[in-house]
Amino acid sequence: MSVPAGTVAGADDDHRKRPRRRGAALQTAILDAVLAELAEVGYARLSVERVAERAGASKASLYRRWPSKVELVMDAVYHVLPDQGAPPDTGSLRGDLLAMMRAVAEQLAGPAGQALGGVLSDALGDPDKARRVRAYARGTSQVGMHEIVRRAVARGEVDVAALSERRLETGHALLRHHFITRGVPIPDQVIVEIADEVVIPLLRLPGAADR
Amino acid sequence: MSVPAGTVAGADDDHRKRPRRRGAALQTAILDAVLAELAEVGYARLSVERVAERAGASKASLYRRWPSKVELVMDAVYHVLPDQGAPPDTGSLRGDLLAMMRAVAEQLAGPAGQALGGVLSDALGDPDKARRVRAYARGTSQVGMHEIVRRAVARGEVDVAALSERRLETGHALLRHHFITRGVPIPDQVIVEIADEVVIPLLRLPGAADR
DNA sequence: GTTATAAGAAACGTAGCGTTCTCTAGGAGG
DNA sequence: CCTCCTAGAGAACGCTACGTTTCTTATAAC
Repeated sequence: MSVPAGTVAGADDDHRKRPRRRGAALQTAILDAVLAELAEVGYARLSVERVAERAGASKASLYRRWPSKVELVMDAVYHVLPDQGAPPDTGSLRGDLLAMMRAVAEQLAGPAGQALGGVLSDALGDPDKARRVRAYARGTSQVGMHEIVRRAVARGEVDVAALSERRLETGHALLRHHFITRGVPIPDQVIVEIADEVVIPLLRLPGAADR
Repeated sequence: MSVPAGTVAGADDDHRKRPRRRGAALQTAILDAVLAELAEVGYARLSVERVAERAGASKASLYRRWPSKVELVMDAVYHVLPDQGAPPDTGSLRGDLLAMMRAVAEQLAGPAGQALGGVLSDALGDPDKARRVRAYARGTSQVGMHEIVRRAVARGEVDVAALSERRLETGHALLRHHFITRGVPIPDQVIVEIADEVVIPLLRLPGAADR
């Protein structure tokens, strides 16, 4: 009796036949399982039990690391997002802005977007968690834009006096607004409009203190 | 043995001692209970069972009207928000804008804000529900702003050519952005900054098609 | 080899879900 | 007044998932 090649491969993939993973390897497997479940069923229908099954881990192993679903998902999502380092320098304000906003749109189309509402909602009941979610949401807005305008100022494209926190927030705010009101994917045309009709003209205005 | 006045009042409030409510009266009681629970425990921790208890109704009565928690909460929240009618006419673009944004900030500080993330998250799994949530979120942005700029154009404060959907969305987007990144209440100074530094200058720019 | 402990599996008690069933209050109509 | 219909209240059900505990043992370190 010949054994099909597929069956052999399947047996190899059965985690119960393989050694136990420990530490970082297990953590990675769990976080990967979270992302896969998030993509398949969304945040609301994601369950810790299903994640554990999918990761071939015991629930106790998950609860040893994360006290609740929201924290598990936060770690998985924040772990997979790119570092909030400097956006690419394209040589122009417009180029930098478009690159950054396209990256943000891509994030909203992925696990971060999937989890956005649910994480916010689940985190609201606890001040520490809410603080963490908000700080993260703020961070992704601020760091990129601050670097982009720093460069634009250095290039002489923008006057420092035109800058204000409200103005710097506008690009991210409009992307998230589109996400909430129309879902994903965010069309590139919308991104271009946000840059060309809103953010760039704003940053080219006279000082924010003038009206 | 004297019975405290509070106890007597409590007995009167015991719904099991009062006639059954029917139809609209029951519906109102249920929706009121939702709003109270939302305010006390937020969306994530709100349960249909607790709402039913609080309303002095049976779960079956709730499920006869609403198939799930998200729809129950959507109805309660949308029911209590003001009609999306015309914002007050203050005589100036700035006045109208500030009035509208203050109203939106107030909404975000109430049940609508409490439910925002959770409803979005729960609705994402079902295309019809997602559509409804998104349409509502869009509606609250569009109607007010369209009326405000129509008046501003009529007053000669704004040139039609300056208008674009992206620009009209900016106020609402920034308020929601503040909600997500810093919570509520939204300080009035922030509202004023959004109007004076962002929305009004944007609407006073040359045509959106120009860059 | 020994030791310590993290990992996997199973089981537990609980809460809430969504549903069903029974009884009856309440309204409509005659 | 009566009759009829059904919505409403309360209770119970089976199920899922939660968060926790217990037991066994694989695994790493020494």
